[in-house]
Amino acid sequence: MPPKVSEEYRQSTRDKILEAAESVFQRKGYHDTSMDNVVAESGLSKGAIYGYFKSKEELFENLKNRGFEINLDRARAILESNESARSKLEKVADIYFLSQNEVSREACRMSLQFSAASLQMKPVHQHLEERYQEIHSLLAILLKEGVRRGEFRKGIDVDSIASLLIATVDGLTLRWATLDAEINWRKIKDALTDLVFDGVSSR
Amino acid sequence: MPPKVSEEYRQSTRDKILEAAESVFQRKGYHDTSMDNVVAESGLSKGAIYGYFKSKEELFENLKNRGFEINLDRARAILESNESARSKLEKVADIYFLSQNEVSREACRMSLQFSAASLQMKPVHQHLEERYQEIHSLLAILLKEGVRRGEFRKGIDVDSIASLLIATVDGLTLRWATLDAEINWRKIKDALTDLVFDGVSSR
Amino acid sequence: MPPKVSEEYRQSTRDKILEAAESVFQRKGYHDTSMDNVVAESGLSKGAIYGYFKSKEELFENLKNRGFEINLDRARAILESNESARSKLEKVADIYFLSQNEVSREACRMSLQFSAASLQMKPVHQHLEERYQEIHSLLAILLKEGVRRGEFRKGIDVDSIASLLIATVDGLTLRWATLDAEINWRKIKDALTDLVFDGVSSR
Amino acid sequence: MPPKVSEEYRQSTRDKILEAAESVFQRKGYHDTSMDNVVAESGLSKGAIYGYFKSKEELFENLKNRGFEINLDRARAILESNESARSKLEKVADIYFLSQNEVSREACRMSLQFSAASLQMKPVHQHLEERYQEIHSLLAILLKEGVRRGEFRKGIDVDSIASLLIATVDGLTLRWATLDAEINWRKIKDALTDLVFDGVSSR
DNA sequence: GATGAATGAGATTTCATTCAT
DNA sequence: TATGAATGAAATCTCATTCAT
Repeated sequence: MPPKVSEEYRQSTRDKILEAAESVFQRKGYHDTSMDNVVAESGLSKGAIYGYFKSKEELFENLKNRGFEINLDRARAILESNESARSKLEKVADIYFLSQNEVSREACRMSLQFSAASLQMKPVHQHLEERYQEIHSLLAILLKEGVRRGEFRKGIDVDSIASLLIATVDGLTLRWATLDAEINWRKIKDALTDLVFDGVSSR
Repeated sequence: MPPKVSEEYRQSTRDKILEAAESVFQRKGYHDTSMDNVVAESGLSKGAIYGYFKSKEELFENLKNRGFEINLDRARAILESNESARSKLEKVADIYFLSQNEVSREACRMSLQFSAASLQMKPVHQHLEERYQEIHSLLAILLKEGVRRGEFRKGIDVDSIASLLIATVDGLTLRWATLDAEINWRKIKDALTDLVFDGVSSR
Repeated sequence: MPPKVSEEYRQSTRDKILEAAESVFQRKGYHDTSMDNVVAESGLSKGAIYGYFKSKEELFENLKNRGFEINLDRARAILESNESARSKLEKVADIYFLSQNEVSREACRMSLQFSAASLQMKPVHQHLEERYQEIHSLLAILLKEGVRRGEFRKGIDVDSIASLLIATVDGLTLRWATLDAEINWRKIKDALTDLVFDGVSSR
Repeated sequence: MPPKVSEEYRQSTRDKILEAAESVFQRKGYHDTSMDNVVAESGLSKGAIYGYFKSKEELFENLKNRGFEINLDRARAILESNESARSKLEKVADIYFLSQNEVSREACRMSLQFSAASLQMKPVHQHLEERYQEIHSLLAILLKEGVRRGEFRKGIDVDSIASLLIATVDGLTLRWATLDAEINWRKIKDALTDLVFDGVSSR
């Protein structure tokens, strides 16, 4: 007879561990973080943590990639709305750049951790791959719609542009994670939409 | 077997170590590579390697970031040439995307290693920072020149666009390093130049 | 097997390690003793030992210098007693030479280890220095008292004699530690007191 | 046909190595000195050094114990002279304390190195043992002579006193080697002779 | 002989994981 | 179930010694 409250309690302990882990992994990186660090940060015991996650790797895999993780549900909602393709694209950009907690450097560091880890950790790799495909197809649909509606030029390479847009965001994440400079997200978003819609060429 | 021409010989041994190290670091990542791995790959002894590099970290720092490391000298030469800004920008893009060994996945993995390591290793961080600044200023100069000549629109945010272009390339590197897909560099380069010059909007 | 009374248990494990360490350090010396030796002697694991002492050096520093370590408390008690200076001095000598475990060769070896190590290890050096000062001042007080009471000659150089007495004991320790001969501590103590009180000269 | 000058040359090279070795061993201790250190200090090559001494240990064993190493020849000469026992004893003490280069701290450090090493290195042990016996018998002879002549008291324990005198000098060496204080050798020698001849007791 | 690059056994230390209590 | 002491494989690095040139 498993206790009633147990489930709820387990969930909250699990969350506590994940939060602690995320915090140290961000600060010190996956490899330079020891389970003792996680223990210290969480305030729990070693045995407790191993009761929830059977290895350091599994603990890591269960962290959320909050880096530039777009809220896909919101993005899909926008896609299905009744606006111009341009407006939709801008709104999706808004979600990326400005929503959530305004993109913390720590979250971006976590993204970088995931990318680096993905080379050795299958499940992380797969998660990244799936994420990528979803966002790519979403953007491709949006771009195609714009072309069909006559908002966007006929000649554009929709798939490549989707790839490029994702790459740009990933690159900004990387920069924000690793380098010293501050990023003015609003300004960079404006520059990006301006560039994407109209290019640099004078007519 | 110490040879007559000491200096030359040492350099070649040093290079052998660096090559071996690069190869394993790319394959397994910095942390999952042990010095024994480097020893095995290089065919030398542990002592020999420590005779050239006083720690695993120092060995790593001495590897070249060949990822998307633009050949800055060639880029500067283009900048000083007598062509249109558009043509110059395209040529710089060519250097990035198509030159060298056509951008190997391994080289991109190394770039990712450097980015991840930069969070904990000062000298790597600094190297990245410097690289970034150089490329950024180079691109900014090129864009400004285009605006002055009337080739590019007056309203563009030169600094932000330079940042975005770098981010795009970094993001492609990251994707190439981590994910499964192949990248058609020529196609993606064409899509990028098309996008950058003319945007997606129909007139 | 962590027990209920954690503190007590930890202390006993700690002591077990210290005993094992002392035993091998005495036998083989600090440098010729490897942590594996300590591991083997203690019956514990490597990790366990490092859980108690964070380095070989720290482990060494925590060993007690039982060599000729006078029991200062007992010596002070004697100093405050109500006897002749001569009697006090003899009793202090008794503590040195005859008390404790009758001065084991091993303990003297440990003393030598400490002296040798003190050249490179600050904390050991400092411990030695402090010990020396305490004993020196104790002896100087005793000698001065003897002079004041008229038991000892007025002309004696109290500080130098204190230094000489300590040196004699240290030298005996050294000899006992390094050379083959047995030492008859009672005989040597008698000779020392005889010498110190009356000198060799015939009247 | 071995070259003529060779022998002389070999000797001077050998001396250069020994000097260099002594210098670093004094500074850093036997164990913390690497052969590379000796190489650097001597200005010779590794191969050269191994050409003269077949191991680090052998090199060490060939160093001279200049610590408090009495000049036995001079001591013996004094013994055979035609003076009072007291005068002879004082002169022997002079040799110990005041001759040579006034007893350098470095030489005493070397003595300590030898004592510590003697626990593990047979030849060093044996050398120390022999030295000890020689000095001991020399002092015993001197003391006995004093007794026979009526200069010294009949009841004294000659052997023990010889041991004590050596111990005192060894202890001073140890102290000078390890601790911070300066030693006024003349003063300490005066105190020692005063103590030894007349003791502390007032009549 | 002289050189110093190379060797490789062995030292110290770390840390993910287990398991007796 | 929770604890945290204990484990021990594996990592990094050192350094006395050798030996091809």
